[in-house]
Amino acid sequence: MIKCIKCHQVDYVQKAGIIRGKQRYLCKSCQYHFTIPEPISKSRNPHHQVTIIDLANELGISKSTVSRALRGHSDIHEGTRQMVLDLAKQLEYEPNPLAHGLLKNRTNTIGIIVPEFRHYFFPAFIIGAQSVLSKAGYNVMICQSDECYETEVANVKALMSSRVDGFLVSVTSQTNNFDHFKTVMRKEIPMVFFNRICPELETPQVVVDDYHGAFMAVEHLIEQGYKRIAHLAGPSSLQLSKNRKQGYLDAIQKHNLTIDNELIIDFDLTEEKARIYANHLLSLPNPPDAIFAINDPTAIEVMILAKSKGIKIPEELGVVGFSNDPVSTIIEPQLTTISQPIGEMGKLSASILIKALEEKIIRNERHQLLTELIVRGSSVRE
Amino acid sequence: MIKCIKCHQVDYVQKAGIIRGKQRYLCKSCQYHFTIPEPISKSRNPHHQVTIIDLANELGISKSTVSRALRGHSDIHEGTRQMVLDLAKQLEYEPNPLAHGLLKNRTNTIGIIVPEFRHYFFPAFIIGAQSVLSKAGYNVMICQSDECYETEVANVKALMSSRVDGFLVSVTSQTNNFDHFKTVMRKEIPMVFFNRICPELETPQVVVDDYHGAFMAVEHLIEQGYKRIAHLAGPSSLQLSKNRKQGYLDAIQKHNLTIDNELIIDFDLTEEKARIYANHLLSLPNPPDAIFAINDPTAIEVMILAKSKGIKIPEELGVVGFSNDPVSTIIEPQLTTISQPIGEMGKLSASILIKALEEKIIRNERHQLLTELIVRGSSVRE
DNA sequence: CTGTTAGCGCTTTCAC
DNA sequence: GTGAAAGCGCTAACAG
Repeated sequence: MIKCIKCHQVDYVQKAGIIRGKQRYLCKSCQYHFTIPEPISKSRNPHHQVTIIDLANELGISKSTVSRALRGHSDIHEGTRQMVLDLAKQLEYEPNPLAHGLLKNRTNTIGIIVPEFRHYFFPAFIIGAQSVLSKAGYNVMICQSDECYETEVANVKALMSSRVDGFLVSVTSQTNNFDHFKTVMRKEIPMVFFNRICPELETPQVVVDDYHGAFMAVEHLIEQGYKRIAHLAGPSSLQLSKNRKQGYLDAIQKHNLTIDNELIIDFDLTEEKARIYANHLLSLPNPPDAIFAINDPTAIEVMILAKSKGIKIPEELGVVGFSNDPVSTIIEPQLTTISQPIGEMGKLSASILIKALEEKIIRNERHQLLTELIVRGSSVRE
Repeated sequence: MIKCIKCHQVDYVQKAGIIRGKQRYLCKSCQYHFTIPEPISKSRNPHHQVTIIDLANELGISKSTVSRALRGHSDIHEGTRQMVLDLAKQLEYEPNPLAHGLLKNRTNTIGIIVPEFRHYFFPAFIIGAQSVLSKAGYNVMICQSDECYETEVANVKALMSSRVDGFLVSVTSQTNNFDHFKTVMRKEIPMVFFNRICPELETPQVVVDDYHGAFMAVEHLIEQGYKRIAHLAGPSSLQLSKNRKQGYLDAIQKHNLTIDNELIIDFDLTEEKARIYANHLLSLPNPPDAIFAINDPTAIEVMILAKSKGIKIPEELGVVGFSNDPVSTIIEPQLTTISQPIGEMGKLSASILIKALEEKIIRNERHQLLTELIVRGSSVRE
């Protein structure tokens, strides 16, 4: 009763075991093994996703034709195309990205590695990046390195084994070794570094003018009459720390104040250390009358600590942060800070990555966006 | 010169076009089309990821044996296994998750849909969930609905077409129609709702005892001597809003205070509306002497507004929030709030989802975690 | 214990 | 304009 689906003969077909739950047949005439294709209307398995084969069977055409119709290929009969498109809509056909990805060796997924996303900066960046990426049809996988080098290495490995098409990365404050990123580059998978970049890697970079931002911040403090300005700086492994520190140093020198190395402290950007070193500075025999902190969370720690010690802000201590985190308007007095266009950084980084992905050419452009001084109560006396 | 890789004859092989950049051959004897398998050492294409076929060719064994060795299958010769494992490590073999996913119809990816991740709650939840998920080998895709119903529907669609294996969802404040989630349930893809659940859907839920938390908060205000307590409530579409409001109402009634509907305002949880309604409450001819806000961001808005109007906290206005957002310790006075075990919620939700995925049985358990009253300066007079 | 083969869903020659 | 068939990398059923 069974007809061979290849040679269409009836008398030579015999059962040949079960495969994937379906009866398998062997045509003794043409030696062809096959199973009976099931019409889509009959398969009531809720897990069964409609495939182009279902559409093809239903319409009695080949899957290649269905594929062509769906992909908007040119040489296909207009009627056929409509027929396929209609049925696809009716059966809620969704192309299987895994099959497509396997064939094209792409996942349409971008990996993002950030040190954390508890604070304002990285979530805001991710929101910006995601808006551009999802518009371009990319999915996003986010990993946190928790400021831990080993975790960062593990994140790269995990995202590589998920076969992401590209990376957006901001490194940990500990990252001194870049071998894990070099592996990625060797496989020619595009990476865009933002905020915390790898100066020694030849990749596109998206940063702000950290030097100038810091310079403005410190100059502002000097103009307000502060004379002994400390700097809670980031680790020297980060380019951003170096740039901001240089801005700090140059502003001090420009205004003929003396640089006191006792007032410059590098730390690992954890809140715990921020607290410890803020305390150290404020307990100095000759304490600073202002502190420029590398970022807003640090500045907030400074303010909380100063308040707990009864030090008046801004009268006895001026404070300036960096990033314009929304908390800076919640604390009292409000925090003077350097704003950076975070959402823009995200969007720009994403666009650069997409371009690299599409053109298959990676240019090592360095993009530097502008910062702005936002003066609030924490640094203005009277 | 070319030997047929099927029948191993030499004299019948002829060229038969180019396929995927490789010379294709046809054996006229056995009618077999083939290309010459390339030894891995020769393919210096950096994009070429090592496959089990490369390993098999290199070792002169079949790819099934390689697969078995890699997967730790039992019936395989120990020497063979070692040989494969060694080569795999040496060549940095990474299994292709797309191929595996295509075969098993799984992506090992979980979709998370949250209203936003600017504030503390959702990032903290995601961190908890991700820690459990990645330990179990799952990747995570995060979507923000931005409190917008249409975006939420689009997110579900996008994640479905990415073929995620399961969902963790907290709905928008606008979501009244659940058809998009019903589609997911029809395909039997497990979903776990947390925080903002869908009461009408039969899925596992992870929440806190919102009722009791709110009750504690309001009772605390009453004990502090506040008598005219307002409630900035969430939209009634959210179960959580209803529960917290009921806790508020019951606490008021238990202590024989009068319920004034003028003091109960539902809003959509945006900061903008929070500000507007807080202003409305504080401008009332007979204003409240305390406000219980549905969450900390709202309470913060209340405090900022009250301060700008010169209303003293806690003397003239007591404020209590919900969630124990870190900002609640930054604002002055510090905000009394109800803490919830957010990281735990994330971990628990993830575990439930994983269990559903592995056992293929979805139990509609409802998990309720405990809240705790954290008394700070915003509600304690003197 | 190992090899052969089919098939997951899709695109892309090649052939007509 | 359409179909047949190969192949992306992997697993599993079957046959030795």
